[in-house]
Amino acid sequence: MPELPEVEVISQGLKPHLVGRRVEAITYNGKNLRSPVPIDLMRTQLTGKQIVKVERRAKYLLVHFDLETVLIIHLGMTGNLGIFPIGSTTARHDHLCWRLDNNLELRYNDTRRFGAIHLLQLPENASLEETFFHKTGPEPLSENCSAQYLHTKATGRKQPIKTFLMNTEVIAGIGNIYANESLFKAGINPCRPAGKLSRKEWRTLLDNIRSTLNWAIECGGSTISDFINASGEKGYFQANFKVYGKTGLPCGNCLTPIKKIQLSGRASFYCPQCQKK
DNA sequence: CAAGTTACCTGACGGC
DNA sequence: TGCCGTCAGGTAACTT
Repeated sequence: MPELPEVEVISQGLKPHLVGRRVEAITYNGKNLRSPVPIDLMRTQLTGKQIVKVERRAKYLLVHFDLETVLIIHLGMTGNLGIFPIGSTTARHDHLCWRLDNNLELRYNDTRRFGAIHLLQLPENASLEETFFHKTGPEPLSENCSAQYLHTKATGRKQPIKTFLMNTEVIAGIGNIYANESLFKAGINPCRPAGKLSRKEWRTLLDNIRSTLNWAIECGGSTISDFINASGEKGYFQANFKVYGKTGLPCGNCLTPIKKIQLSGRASFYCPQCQKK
């Protein structure tokens, strides 16, 4: 579920429910996530504190409190966040719950528990970018991620372009679905060595990454259920997949069957005709 | 150093 | 019906 567009949609959906609220209590079922859940720290540092800002960076959701305190949530493969009335029925795999001062609570659900929760207390004069995100590449939708930057970064790399696009240290937030879909739109073969793309091809690829991500955000990403208001409507971008999961089906452009291969251990889909180069 | 593999975890699905 | 292998939107720690 959660690549950049899904986290963006979740962030936008949560914002009106969270900003300005105070956390009253936190519950945790004790199950391990990918890294230890800082439950004691959260209870001492967040209880009674007000949420001042909610935003997304890469595939992370950032919940800012006053006093330089930031709750950082990563959804892994199956994580989800939702707003529910206090006391309403909980779901299987609800692991954490932050009770708010408006009779609602934020719940973290994660079947496979590949997600992670961090609590960061920024030292003065330090930014999130300099600390938690110091190894994280630029946002594909931001201006500091240019075709020039990517072209330079890829110099000498023999790694397949698709794997390169999924490297968070190079560019942040592109997962398996959007790497596949963006390469199809750009007409570039996922196996091409990253260092062999021309400046012009990088320009085309970046344009297509951006249009794919923006389109997915407009579509509401993939399905996100259980929000209590209209902002939680299900996403429908999966209806627009051109290659992801389409093995053997005819390409929408040329009818050639979509091929599935493994690249760096990840399923990769492409049209052998439209993505020859 | 770059690039590939494994581990983390649950559940859905297909074959037998 | 059930058992088993395979696969799944991510990432970090390994190995090669």
